Amino acid sequence: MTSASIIGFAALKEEVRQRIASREWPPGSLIPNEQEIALEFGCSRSTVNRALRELAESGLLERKRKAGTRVALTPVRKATFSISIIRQEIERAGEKYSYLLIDRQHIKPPTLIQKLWRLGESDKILHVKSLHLGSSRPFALEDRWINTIEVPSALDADFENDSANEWLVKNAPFSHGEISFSSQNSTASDSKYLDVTEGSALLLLERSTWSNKIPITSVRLCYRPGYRLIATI
Amino acid sequence: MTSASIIGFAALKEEVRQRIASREWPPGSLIPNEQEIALEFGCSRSTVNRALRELAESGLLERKRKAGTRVALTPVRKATFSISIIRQEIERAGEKYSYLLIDRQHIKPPTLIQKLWRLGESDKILHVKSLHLGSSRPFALEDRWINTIEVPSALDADFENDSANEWLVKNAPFSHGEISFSSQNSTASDSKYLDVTEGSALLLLERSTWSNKIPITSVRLCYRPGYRLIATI
DNA sequence: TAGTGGTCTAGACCACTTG
DNA sequence: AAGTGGTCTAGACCACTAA
Repeated sequence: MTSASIIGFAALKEEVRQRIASREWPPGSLIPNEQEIALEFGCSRSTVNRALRELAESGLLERKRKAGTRVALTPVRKATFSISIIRQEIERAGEKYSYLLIDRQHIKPPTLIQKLWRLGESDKILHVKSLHLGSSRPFALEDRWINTIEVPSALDADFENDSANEWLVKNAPFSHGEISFSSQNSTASDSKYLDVTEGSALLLLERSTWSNKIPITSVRLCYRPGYRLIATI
Repeated sequence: MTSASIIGFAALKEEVRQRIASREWPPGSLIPNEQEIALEFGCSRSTVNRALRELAESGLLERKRKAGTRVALTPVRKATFSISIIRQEIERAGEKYSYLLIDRQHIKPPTLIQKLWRLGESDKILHVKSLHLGSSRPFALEDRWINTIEVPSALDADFENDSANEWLVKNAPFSHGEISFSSQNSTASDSKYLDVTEGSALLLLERSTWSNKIPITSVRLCYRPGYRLIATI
């Protein structure tokens, strides 16, 4: 056993990752229990627990009480990526952010949203359409519904200068959300705003967010061709 | 102060999320320190630490020693999604998985990969092209390079029955990776295999993985139109 | 029923950062 | 210099589950 005597949970995670990568602990195998690992590395069980727990959360290990800890046989790995305000994303890329409000209406939503959000049949909510630009080039087209039944103060915002994206982040923090990625050929309307050929492949991001189970907003973002979203494993 | 007296780290996380959502702790504000929260909820500082640490990891809080813990002003939220073997993904959707090997060659890679992986100029590696199908309908087109300098045993696999995807998961576990999403119009070749109109918008997923800083494989997956990848916040 | 991980505690020391 | 979070420890009890 090669084992450092002084070790923290982070170093231990790295060591476990290496043992798995080197196949010293091959996929599907049972690894020593927390107590034994703690003994080997001269640290406490809490430290081992944190290291193994985090590796399990990322999908590399599978843990069961009594059965012990196994290297995942067919790992369902988890990848994470950051969602920031679009302005920040553009500015981080070193470009100048600008923003254009295309449309803002207080109207009845499509049936899908009406049912999903359990709105009354005559309830009107806010629909906002806008364009985000980086160095004056179209970056992403935003189409958003805001649940003004739950966030009535959004009706007071005109979204002329600050995007709905930004307003919501600051005024209606959400607790949970769901994002879906897909792709779609650019429609005539998309093409006009994004300044691309009709039919271009666009990356489509649809996001719904809730605050304590109350729906807040649902947004559809069409990114300009060439945009890449990066995630790490 | 409304506070439960018996509480675990998970309940505490939920409580903090609610206080943020309800704007009792608005964006940018300083929240009480760990000791104070522990006192309020009648638990130990360790428990508070775990709750707040995890919320900070997910981007909702910002923590600094001495400065304390703040509700993120412009939260850079983190979303996570699972990456499983394509076979599993198809089977979970209740479809029958099948697989077609299109091409397998031991050749010199493109310059980009040669440099990125620091290969010799005459090094040959493995290139595998294949199609994943769900209930006999094309699901995703896979184009993969495998670093056989580091994983020579891949040369012994013929990938006729088991996909390279699956073989690698079981034989060359990776420790880190990067994924990028983009979209692309279907080429003539893509269209042939995926059975779609040329020019259709395809979701493109490119993934590179490493095992202890050693590049293992780089894959480009083109999903059939209509495919959605879901992530949660 | 016994073994394993999951959580919690009380306390400690340290690292970092702001004033 | 002092206050805060970051980590670690030794120990405890509990929850789950395979045998």
